[in-house]
Amino acid sequence: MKPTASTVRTDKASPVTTIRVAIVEDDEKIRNAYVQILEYAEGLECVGAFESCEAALKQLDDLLPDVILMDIQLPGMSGIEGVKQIKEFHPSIEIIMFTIYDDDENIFRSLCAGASGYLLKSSQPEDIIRAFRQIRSGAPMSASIARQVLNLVRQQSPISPDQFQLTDRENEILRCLVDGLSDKRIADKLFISPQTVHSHIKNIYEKLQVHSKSEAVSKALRSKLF
Amino acid sequence: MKPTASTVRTDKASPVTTIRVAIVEDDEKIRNAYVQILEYAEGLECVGAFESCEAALKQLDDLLPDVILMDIQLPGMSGIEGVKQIKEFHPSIEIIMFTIYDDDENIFRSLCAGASGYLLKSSQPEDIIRAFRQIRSGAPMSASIARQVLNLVRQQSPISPDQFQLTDRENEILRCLVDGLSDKRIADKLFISPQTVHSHIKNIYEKLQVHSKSEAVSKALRSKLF
DNA sequence: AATAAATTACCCTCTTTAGGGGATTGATAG
DNA sequence: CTATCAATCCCCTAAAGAGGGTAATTTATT
Repeated sequence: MKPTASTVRTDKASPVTTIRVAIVEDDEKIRNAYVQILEYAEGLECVGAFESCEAALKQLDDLLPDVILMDIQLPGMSGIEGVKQIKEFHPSIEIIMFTIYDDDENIFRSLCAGASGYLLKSSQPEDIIRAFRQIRSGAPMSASIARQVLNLVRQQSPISPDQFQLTDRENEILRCLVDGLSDKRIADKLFISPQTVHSHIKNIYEKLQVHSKSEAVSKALRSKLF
Repeated sequence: MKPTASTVRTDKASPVTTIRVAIVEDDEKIRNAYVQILEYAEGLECVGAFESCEAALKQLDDLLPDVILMDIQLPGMSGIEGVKQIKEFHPSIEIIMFTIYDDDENIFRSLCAGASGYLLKSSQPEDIIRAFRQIRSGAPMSASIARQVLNLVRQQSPISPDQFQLTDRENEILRCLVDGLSDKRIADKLFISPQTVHSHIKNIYEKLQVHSKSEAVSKALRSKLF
């Protein structure tokens, strides 16, 4: 992938074409306020403002927005469910969540659903405008959110391959266990006797502090050994 | 967590205290160039520039930088290993990777090691300066990197709880298997007979297309059922 | 009311596994 | 040189598991 402009500044980029924006937000005051902001922002055009995902979905084919600013807490379909639906039928539309929720759960589910940005409602108007201009190249999000996204990534694998001090052979056999092989099949695969396999497994059990294959497999996978 | 200013703009924030920055970069020209840039940037102070992690580690106790700009490809210890070491002994020091590598592997390993920012060397000088000012509240990264981080998060769990069409009871029992319980223990836990447990397990095997507990556990965990 | 699906339970047999010994070889480290 | 450790193999037994049935409930669903 070729790096393009950085996140940190894209605001100076003069848009060749106008970015078509839609808003889904149930609070009329907030909705109207942001319609105003968008209208006055150079290079942005507000092509629609809806109080629910259901209402928005009906008109997306006509409006063809480039980006949608999406609340999470909505009457009827939630914003996260809305993202899924919109992305399913209009995968090229970018979506920025716009919400008061800054918990891991909402962030994670939103991003998995297909959102590419995540702004808190406490954001400054200029941040929001900047986010629209950044969305094609980056993933604009509020600072505290970006931090939490980092943590989500880190959770994924604090890999520590040797926390159980397994020998190479034991690791090899544990891998076979994870593949669901029986002692006999492991023996055949590694050209050793089934008794030897059993010996190794006994040692693995001791090191992992487990007493069955399924426990060993579970511990191995949950410890992200494989 | 209380949301603070957004990533998208923190550059206007006038620093109350000067941010102490150190650089680890083996190319002398690049290193000196960025020392110059830092010296001229308001609110930033370059307190050290090193050509290797080893050299930097020796002096961190004296220099006490707030942020380190870290190359990945370095002679001796790699930048990623360097992050681990620095974070271990100085967890409060923030680290921004600064590299030509924009592949998933390097990004992922850097962030897991403890880096909080990730800039490509193609970044503009002002982006880099902005990144230092953002690092406390956010996670500054080049636009293309931010996009890839999103994908890393998304990979984590495209959960599909019912891809195997397990019944509630079967799911419950599969969960027990993943916890490493024997038929008998499952029976006790669910107040049913061991034979019933066995019946359910047989059905689970058919649905998951497996023939042993360890295979079932493996398939369940790898399919992110739990 | 009839059907289907889910849950429960039992029968059987044969294989596999868990856990307890002990023993040999080869390499590595003090 | 010897102690340690990894890897190999073997013995044993009791327990657990796999796979094949069948079948009575209950709970939707049609």
